[in-house]
Amino acid sequence: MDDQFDNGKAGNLTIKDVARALNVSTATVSRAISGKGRIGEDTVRRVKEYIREHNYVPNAIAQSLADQRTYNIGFICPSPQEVGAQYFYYGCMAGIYEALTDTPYDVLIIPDGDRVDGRLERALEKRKIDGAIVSQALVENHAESRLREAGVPFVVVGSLPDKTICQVDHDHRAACAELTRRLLTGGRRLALMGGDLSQYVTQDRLHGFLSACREAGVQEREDLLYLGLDGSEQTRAALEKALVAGAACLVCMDDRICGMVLSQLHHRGLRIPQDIQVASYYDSALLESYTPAITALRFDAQKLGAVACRMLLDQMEGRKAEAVETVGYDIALRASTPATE
Amino acid sequence: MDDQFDNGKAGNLTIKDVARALNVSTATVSRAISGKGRIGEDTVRRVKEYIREHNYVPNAIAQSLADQRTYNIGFICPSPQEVGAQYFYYGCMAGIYEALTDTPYDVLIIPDGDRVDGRLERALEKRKIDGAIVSQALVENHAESRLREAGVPFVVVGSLPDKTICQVDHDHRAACAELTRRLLTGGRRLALMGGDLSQYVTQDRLHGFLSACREAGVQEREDLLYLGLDGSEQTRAALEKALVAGAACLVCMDDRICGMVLSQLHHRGLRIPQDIQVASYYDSALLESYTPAITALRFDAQKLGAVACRMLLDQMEGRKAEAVETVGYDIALRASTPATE
DNA sequence: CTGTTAGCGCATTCAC
DNA sequence: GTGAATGCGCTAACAG
Repeated sequence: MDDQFDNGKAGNLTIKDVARALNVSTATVSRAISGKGRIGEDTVRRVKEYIREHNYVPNAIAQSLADQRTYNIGFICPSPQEVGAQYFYYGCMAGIYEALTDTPYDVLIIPDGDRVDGRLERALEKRKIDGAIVSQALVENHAESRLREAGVPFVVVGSLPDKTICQVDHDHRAACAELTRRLLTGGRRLALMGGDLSQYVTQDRLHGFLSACREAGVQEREDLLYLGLDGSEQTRAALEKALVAGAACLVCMDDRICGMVLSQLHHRGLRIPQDIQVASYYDSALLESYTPAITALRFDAQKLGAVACRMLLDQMEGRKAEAVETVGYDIALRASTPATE
Repeated sequence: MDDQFDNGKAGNLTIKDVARALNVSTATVSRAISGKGRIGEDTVRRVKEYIREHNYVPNAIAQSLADQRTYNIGFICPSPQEVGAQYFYYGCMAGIYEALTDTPYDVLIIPDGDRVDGRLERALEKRKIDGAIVSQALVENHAESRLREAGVPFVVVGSLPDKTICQVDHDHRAACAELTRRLLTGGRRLALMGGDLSQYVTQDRLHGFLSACREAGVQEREDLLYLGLDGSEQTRAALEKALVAGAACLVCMDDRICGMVLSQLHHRGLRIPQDIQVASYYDSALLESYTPAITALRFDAQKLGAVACRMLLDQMEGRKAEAVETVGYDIALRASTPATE
């Protein structure tokens, strides 16, 4: 009789069934589970035991309705069609889940880009998320303001000028400056091959590069600075000018640019590092296994995701948290830039 | 007075507010929105107009509770720490979202792997998803049985022996056979460098390879078949034996294996394609931009995701659907395997 | 310490 | 064609 509602399939039990079977009220069961409110130890034991044996699982939707939370956090990422750095975002996700272990939260993917209908807006209106992680710091990004308007806590992976917004990032500026400093030894002439200006990180990298140059007493020259390169034709043209200007080492702002540069160099029959050196401000499997391996800055997407998520959880639970966190980097000096002297 | 509940912030309106303002019942509003049940055209117009102007958005959680659906579908993917093919899964996701356009569904990420606590189980128990897409067909995979037990509709990306399970895949067997056939022209001796045996796809690829060999009257030789290679040491050893056995072309089962093979070849000072040819059963940015570019099979992850998602939607809406779908492939013949004769 | 009673916001029988 | 009542499963305020 007690078991008439226990059909063995998990999830078909309701709190009512449990209450009836135990001859207590649903409120008591609820309290036993949550631990909130005063309740007898013995009752708790009985309830918990029954629950375990009959594997009752509280219905998440009903819980959500009652306490107005979904236990979902949104992962706002660029629409995958529009991007090349899949491993970065996937790595971020890995970090998020690492931080979410033993937590009741799940992750809802929210693509945000031009080709996407207002996914974020919809998720916000329908309150499908309790918090969010924005995985890309764009100069033109409305995600942050939308989230702020909606009153949904969030943290950004990347650096924003507005330091009141919760954010995690590597110190790209310092990292790029440091790598640049090393490349500069021996008075080597550097050319910078730059990428997408719609991302803040590009500006940080540029600043890092320039500060190292200034520090070394190297003057900026227009014919050694190429920004906003888009597509292989622009890259080819920039490369040509850089060579004419006598560049001895090509510094690429990210692995995509670097890939294009490498293919152009090969096309021209230039050997690395004998004829020209190459380095990148962003590593990837491609650069690592290229022959010769390309010197690059190594960042840890997973770490970034994990830290961001922890910050978000702190924020959501009302704990105090730092607004800005920084995660370390590594410089991988490889065959494309042999040490001088 | 009518507007006393409209505070301008989206989402704070309930169906009750709308009903009161319009002097109708909540049931009427509900019907006007859903279109279900009989209702006057004029009423519908009035309600819709009010809703639009005051941007009322039905609360998703309450809807879920009432009709027992979450409007979330689960994307079950390998734990990102454990995998190298991020672009594949990210591409899948892109396809899924493509198929989800103008649909009320969102995607919940569910990592499934050794290091992951039972995310899938939890999501199932708590009924956080209405359906699922399993993005990896493993030999040892319990996701399918869990989903089946839970009665949650799902489709698998990949090929499973059990053809009653809804699945989408490329015809890896035919693709590998076709590429192999081409490589075999001129009586070239092939060695197969194989990967992870825990995935069904590896077996399909093997069958494709073998059938092409048989067709060409080439006998299988143990010293030309290397399966389950794990790590660079095993790869090195296999490569050595293959060279001794006189292999003229190394056929790699996926891009990861291929990457290791390439690096070993470089290490040995062997030139491609002059000294030895190389091809891969799975393409990647790495192989495409390698110098020389590596011949490989091209598959379309996004397409796969989109088709899988459409199949899932059909299933969830009770529409009839094929149990097994196949998506086309391309053969990219590149510099690593110049045409013979 | 525990039971009763209301909601949470919406969908859906039923009557009218 | 529309309204009132009821339920989805759970939590929380209020009694006892």
